[in-house]
Amino acid sequence: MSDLRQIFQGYLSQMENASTDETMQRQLVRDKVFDAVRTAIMEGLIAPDTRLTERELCEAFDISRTVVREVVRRLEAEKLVSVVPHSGLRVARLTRKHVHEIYEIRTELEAITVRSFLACATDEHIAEAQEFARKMLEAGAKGDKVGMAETMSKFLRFMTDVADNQIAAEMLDQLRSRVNMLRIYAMAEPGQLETGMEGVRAIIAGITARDIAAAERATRIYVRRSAEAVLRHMDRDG
Amino acid sequence: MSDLRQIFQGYLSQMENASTDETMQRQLVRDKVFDAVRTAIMEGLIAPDTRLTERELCEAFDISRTVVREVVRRLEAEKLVSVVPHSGLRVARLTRKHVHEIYEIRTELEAITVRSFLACATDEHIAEAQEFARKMLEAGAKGDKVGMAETMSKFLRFMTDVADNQIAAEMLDQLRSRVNMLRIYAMAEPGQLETGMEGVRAIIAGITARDIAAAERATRIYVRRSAEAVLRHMDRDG
DNA sequence: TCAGAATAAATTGTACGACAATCCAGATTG
DNA sequence: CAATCTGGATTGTCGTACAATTTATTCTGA
Repeated sequence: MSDLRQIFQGYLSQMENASTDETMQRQLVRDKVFDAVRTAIMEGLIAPDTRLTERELCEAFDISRTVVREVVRRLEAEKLVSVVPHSGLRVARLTRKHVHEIYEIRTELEAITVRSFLACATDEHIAEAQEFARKMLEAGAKGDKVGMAETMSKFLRFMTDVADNQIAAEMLDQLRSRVNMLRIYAMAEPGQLETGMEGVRAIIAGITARDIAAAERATRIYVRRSAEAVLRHMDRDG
Repeated sequence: MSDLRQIFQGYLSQMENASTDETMQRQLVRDKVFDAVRTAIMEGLIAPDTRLTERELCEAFDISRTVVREVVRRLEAEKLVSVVPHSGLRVARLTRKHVHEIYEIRTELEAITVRSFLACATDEHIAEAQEFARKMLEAGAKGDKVGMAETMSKFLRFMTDVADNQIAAEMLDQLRSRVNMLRIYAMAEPGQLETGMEGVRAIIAGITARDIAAAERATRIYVRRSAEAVLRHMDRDG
């Protein structure tokens, strides 16, 4: 019963602003709406299992059913919602098993990425990576979990950008968007901050030395540790 | 200008028949159409870069634009077609780089799958796997490349089914559907038959011994070899 | 003749309304 | 109280319409 309109409209205007530069090829309504809904789901503003009706979405965005249905198909394809024929859609809820599987795959994809990253990276890229690491450790030292997680996200994205592996990037994007809302749980787990900082140090050490095997190993460990934290939380608090 | 109707209608009736059993919950039009188009693309009946218009699809299936657009969104999300705003869709063409990336990721996912498979497999499953291998080698001995590739596909699917890793299965499905049409090239490469048979022997040996590391290694090698065959072909014939 | 501009045709993007099929919840009945 | 029935809500599909944009065609001028 919450006013979806309010939730979504924020993201909408956000996107509008972002496209005010010269590159702005008028974005299609369906893309804007999709982004808004996805972001809302990713950030946990719409809880898992929340039922959405086409009418609600039409009204929230002031758009026609035509577009809503296109958006829903895309949300469905990206597994952000689950759809039951003739019944409607609800925001996807991840089971423990799903989370485990996703992180297992993410582990391999992040490993591929860091490998490709090192293969592509110029010295400037390495320096930039070090800068990311510095920021993360700085945030960690201050106990700023959110800041650290935020920077880590940016760092991972930076690596996928440099790595130049489009398919892996796409798949990681999809996987990350599905588990994104769980990040806050991982951060909240006791000891996760220290573990995370240690992981960052190991990864950046491998990158600095351009030691692919080491960087890959460290990345695997880092992602696996995050997964463990999330799963630990799920086991406890459902 | 070719009659899409003819191409698609075959798949459509095929699906209809398949759902004539008691489980048949009347399949939605959008799902049937999606399957038909996807299969046609996968089997290479519609060549890469072929332009499709909404009107053509409407007429080919006797359906409304509403449904066509939903189908297109899904095809787009699964990267089977590429869409340019206001211009339309065309069947996706894979670049050499894309193929390389896809196989790199597939390698890891198949490895995960065989790992999970061995973790889940009962002795009956192992026996069934051996039966698959026997068929493959038999086909290989007769020089029946198509039969061998066909059985291999079934075998891989069998493993994903048993492995009980839904997410990996979904992603593999997507990746396989994107590169499926290249299989015929891989098969045609000289020496690929022998290489394939050797790979099958190695994989099944690992599985029989329930040696996860060995099976994983063999699987990685097998997928990588397939990739090499495909890429070799692309380098030569574009 | 041909490059480039102006125009026409085709196609996509979006909205709206309609109705059958299906699901769901509350009322009814035994 | 359980099973059934019924009415309302929701989805699935269709058709039309029209603005925005791209693509094809024609026209123009050198």
